[in-house]
Amino acid sequence: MPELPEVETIVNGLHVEFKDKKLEKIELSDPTLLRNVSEEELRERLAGKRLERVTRRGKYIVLEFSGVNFVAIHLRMSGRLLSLDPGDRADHERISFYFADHDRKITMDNTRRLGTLDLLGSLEEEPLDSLGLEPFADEYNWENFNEIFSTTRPVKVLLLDQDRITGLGNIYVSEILFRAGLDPTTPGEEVSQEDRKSLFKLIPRVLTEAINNKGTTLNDYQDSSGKRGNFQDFLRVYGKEGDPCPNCGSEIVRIEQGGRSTFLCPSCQNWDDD
DNA sequence: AGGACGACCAGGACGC
DNA sequence: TGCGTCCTGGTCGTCC
Repeated sequence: MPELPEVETIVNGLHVEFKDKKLEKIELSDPTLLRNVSEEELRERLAGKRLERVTRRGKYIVLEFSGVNFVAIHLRMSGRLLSLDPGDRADHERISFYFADHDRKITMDNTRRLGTLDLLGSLEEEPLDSLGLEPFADEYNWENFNEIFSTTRPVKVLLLDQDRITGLGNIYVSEILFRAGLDPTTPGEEVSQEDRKSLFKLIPRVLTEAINNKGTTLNDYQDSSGKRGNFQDFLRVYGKEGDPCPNCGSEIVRIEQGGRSTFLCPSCQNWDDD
């Protein structure tokens, strides 16, 4: 389940390793991942191009090739973008980029084949253009953050809305709201200034914590195909229905919002069954 | 505009 | 043991 922290880790690693490498060939194992571009056009436009940067926008990984070609990859709920030996093959390989001057390839390994690839001519095109506030960008300031609450929808739902703030997934939103001591069902516009301020601080903090944990997880994963690392310790409420709250010992509850699970402590988060 | 819902996909956790 | 069924994640499309 790559959310922003995993995407960030992937992007940093690939950028360092593949910056300025020249594309030699593309191996497309699963053309269904292409969304806005045909296989033919993808090959044509990227032929011989140099990978100038690997960046991130929300949960999208962006491979910036020379000639203003942006490959935006979304992994959805599984998999990663790996650096592999060209002779290796991932279990669920969907596309690989081989480089002329480098004996490694970038491989999209996407177990549940829900991931997508778009080819863009700028970062101001869909699906990137409509994405909301980036938690680690300069634009992440109090004034902009305060605006995302202008809705009657529950705060849980608005934090998941990538067009308001981008990068948070179902797991982190439960964890963040728990840490903020905030009732997930509160309508956005009714969230107090105080609670908004604590969310403003908590979001980057929790994501950073997760990036640090995920870094470990990722290394473990690549080395040994083991799993999880510190991730389990990081979770306080997510997936813990019926367990005691780590703060107060009350039973953790699972509710449904917008068809997805929310986990919360009724006591710490001042939640009533309404 | 926003909600409800289904679709996509695979695999892990269930029940029998 | 094995097989069927349910559930999970993020996003998009559709219908109301």
